Amino acid sequence: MNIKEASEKTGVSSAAIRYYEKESLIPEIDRTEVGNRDIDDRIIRRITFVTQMRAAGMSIENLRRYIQLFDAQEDNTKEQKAILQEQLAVMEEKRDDLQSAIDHLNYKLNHFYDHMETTEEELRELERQHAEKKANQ
Amino acid sequence: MNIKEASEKTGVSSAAIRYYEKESLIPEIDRTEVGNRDIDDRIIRRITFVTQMRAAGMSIENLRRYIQLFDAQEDNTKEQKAILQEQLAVMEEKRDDLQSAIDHLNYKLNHFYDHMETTEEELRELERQHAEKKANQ
DNA sequence: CCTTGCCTTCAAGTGCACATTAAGGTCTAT
DNA sequence: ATAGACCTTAATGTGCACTTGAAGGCAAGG
Repeated sequence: MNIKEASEKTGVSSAAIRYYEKESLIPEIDRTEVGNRDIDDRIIRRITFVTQMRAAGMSIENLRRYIQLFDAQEDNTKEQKAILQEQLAVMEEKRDDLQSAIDHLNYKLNHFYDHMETTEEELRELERQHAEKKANQ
Repeated sequence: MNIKEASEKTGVSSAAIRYYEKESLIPEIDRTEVGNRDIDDRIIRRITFVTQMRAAGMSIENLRRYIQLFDAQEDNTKEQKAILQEQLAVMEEKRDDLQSAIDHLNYKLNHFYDHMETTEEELRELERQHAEKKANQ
């Protein structure tokens, strides 16, 4: 598969795929005799992984750091798991923040004020929701 | 309250507060006799709103667009609601994408492979989850 | 009187994550 | 053999969201 097909398959631009390779977010890609990239499903899966982590807000720098750990042959399973768990925590917090903002907007929509300022009433409601969430943990 | 105190209260840098004012994400701030910004709780709430929407991934440009609508005195409640609802949809999609990535990472942690590539098995699992989610809608 | 510490505006700089351009190579079709 | 569509690398440009720097004002303390 050439880079254009890979781009269409993943939704990631050709330039971005080359960039990911250069930044070691994906493994070095095999080349044809004339030097063109020949992309297989293993690379596609790695690109997909990068896309998903990027969408989850992980920076290129952090992504490279722990992909390098994975690609190192030493047994760092523990460390790998720790890193994944760390990222998981970041993502869960992000999701919860997002949920708070969603709740906030829903509240706005249900109690539509003349102005969009966060009112004292809303702040109290947000605090209430926060307390409730904590209680549920 | 001066800008430094406001910065400490909101966690937004002084420069960013000035930037938000310039970009009309928050109202024009009152000044003291010598021209220093005098920030009250109304502004603090607006800054907090901006922070929350920014954290939810809304761009400065889009944020300004609809804050201008709110600040306009005409009755555009319908339009305002439409915009909030649109942003709500964006945020919910983002949250769901994040949840997918979280599920993905959890799956990785539970079926820890030698390599972090997304396996065929995982792809099938992701598809299964996707189908399930669709079915629940 | 001068340093410290806050403030002001305006302009320019920064970091990230690519996108774009330049200059050239290869393959296929007409 | 000439165009068109793909590819390559390397360098440069871009957009966003601020950050930093320059140059200066105001008020308190030593």
